[in-house]
Amino acid sequence: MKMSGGVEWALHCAFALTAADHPVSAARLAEMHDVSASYLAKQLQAMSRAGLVRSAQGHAGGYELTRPPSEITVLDVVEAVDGPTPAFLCTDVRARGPLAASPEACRTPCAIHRAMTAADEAWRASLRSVTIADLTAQVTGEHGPGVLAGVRNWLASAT
Amino acid sequence: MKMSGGVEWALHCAFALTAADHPVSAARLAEMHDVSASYLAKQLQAMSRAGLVRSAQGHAGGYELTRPPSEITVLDVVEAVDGPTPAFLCTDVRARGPLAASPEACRTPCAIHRAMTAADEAWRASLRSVTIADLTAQVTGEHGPGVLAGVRNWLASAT
DNA sequence: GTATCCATACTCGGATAGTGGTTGTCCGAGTTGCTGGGG
DNA sequence: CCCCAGCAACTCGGACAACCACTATCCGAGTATGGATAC
Repeated sequence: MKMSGGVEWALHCAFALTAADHPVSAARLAEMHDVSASYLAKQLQAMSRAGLVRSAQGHAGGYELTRPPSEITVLDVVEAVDGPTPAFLCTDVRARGPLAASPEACRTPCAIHRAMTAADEAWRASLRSVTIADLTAQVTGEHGPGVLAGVRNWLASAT
Repeated sequence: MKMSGGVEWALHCAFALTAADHPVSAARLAEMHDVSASYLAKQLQAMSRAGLVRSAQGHAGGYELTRPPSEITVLDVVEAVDGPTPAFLCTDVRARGPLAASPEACRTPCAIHRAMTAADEAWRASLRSVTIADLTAQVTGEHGPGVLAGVRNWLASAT
């Protein structure tokens, strides 16, 4: 089980967009993080489709957050990029084979399915409890407000 | 993000081995669940490597649990089959690009890494809180003790 | 009748191909800002 | 001096290959069982 590596990039971009007050192009974000611009664009498109960021075309276009960072959770970003499908897919093994359970007994999810779903929900709840604003607060608290200002200045400066 | 489908098979096998009091061959378990015998063998080998089941060769060989079901958690099975590696891999994006953080500032994990690790730990804790014995108890409570007896009888009967 | 030996059949275990999904890339459609000219 | 049209450059968005992990399979190594045989 491996999560898409683009999730990390998307989260870093969300953090950067918190600092910026202008729309920032995908190429700029890619240069800042030293990652593939083409592939990062794909993640940003996914976030745009999910409604987390707004895209603007044209000369001074780019991406910007649609909501305050305090209203965007880490789970929002993860689900936007990695998809909302749970990692575990129950194939109803109990309904197959010579000992197949009766269809009416399979009305409710099996015990295994419930355990996996509960774990998945715990994972999601943990990610839902952290917002992008929380991340920036942690960074500021540990490394000072200079980091945020540095990002803002770099994004505002020309190439 | 998608978990290996073999995890579900392995959990069903663990449940079946709880009912059986003899070693059960991989082919038998595959026939019972109507799944590929060759591929199920791979999952059982992984469980054997993890020490969850003991394998016996020869005419009346097969697999059997090494511990009481109450001492085997769902997490044990998941980690045995799917690997113990966390789904999220931090590639230290903050240490790259023109705004790279200083190496000594990267001594501690970044905020994103921490959030993902916390969620992963919540997921693991949820899976760790459920044992195979809990699963059998749930099945017995919902569908009666006949299910377990049926599995035992079928596994004891000849082909 | 009993112990021993052997052939047999059954088991696991790891090495070997096929396939779907993630990763990475590219080019076209659309929009904005700027520049030059005209009134 | 102000307004407008045209241009050019920059942006996003989706369509197109390459690589890797999961899926599925096969055959060889090893061992307990059962029967036949000798004592």
